[in-house]
Amino acid sequence: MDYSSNNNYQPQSQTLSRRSDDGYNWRKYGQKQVKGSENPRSYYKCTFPNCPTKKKVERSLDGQITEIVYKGTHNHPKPQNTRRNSSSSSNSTAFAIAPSNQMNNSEVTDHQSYTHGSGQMDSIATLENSSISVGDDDFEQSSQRCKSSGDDYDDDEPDAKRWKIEGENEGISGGGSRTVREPRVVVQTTSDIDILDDGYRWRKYGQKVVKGNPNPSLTQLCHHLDYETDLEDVKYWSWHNEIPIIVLY
DNA sequence: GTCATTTGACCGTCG
DNA sequence: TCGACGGTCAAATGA
Ligand SMILES: [Zn+2]
Repeated sequence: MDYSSNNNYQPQSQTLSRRSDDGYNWRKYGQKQVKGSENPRSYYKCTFPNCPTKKKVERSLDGQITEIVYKGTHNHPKPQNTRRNSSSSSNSTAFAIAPSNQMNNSEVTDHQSYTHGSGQMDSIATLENSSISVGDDDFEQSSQRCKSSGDDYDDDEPDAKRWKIEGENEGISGGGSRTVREPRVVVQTTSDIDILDDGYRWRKYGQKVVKGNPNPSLTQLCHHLDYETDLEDVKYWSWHNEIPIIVLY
């Protein structure tokens, strides 16, 4: 018996105009149900060849997105609106990220050493695509902490296994000689201009401490952050209808 | 054929 | 050492 005649697939997507399609192509690679919230959490990864960007989306039973957390940034422009035709001949190729510290060649837009927290790291040469990443600035708003996790780790690895804070660089091999860290592969584009969820570019042009309640939005953000998430991982965020869009490093 | 989604298994970290 | 938890993998499945 085939059940194929049962074509009552209800359009549960309800076309909420909730364009979760933010212009990029995401592939879902997992779904779990975290203990904290009742809603299942979906894991997506950007389908672009070398793009390490991932995102977590929690949506309630109604399909409402309750939380979305980005990790990393895209190192490529948004794909055209047209479906990616494979014969993209005239398109600039994705400039594979050189795993070594090999600079691109000339005029590296020197991202000068970017320090968040207090860890100064060697000049992150982001051989970034020319589309995004020009100039950089410090988002000092993330220099605070919600909870006290008194330690600063100064490694920002692109696709390290640290998606929240899993184990800092603690020496797993308890030999004493810590393994020499690989010379940073890349990127994390700590640029001042980035493309956020909707594909818009946001550029920071100022920062100010509100008198009385210092940084109220920060307080709200901390309220949304889970206990595991440290503010130091938050690159920036924005609010979309009570929902924080969080971008991590 | 390609490509995205589903979903249980698997793995690392932490207590 | 074990289990809970969160993140990822990958085979199966569907479009
Ligand atoms: Zn991407």
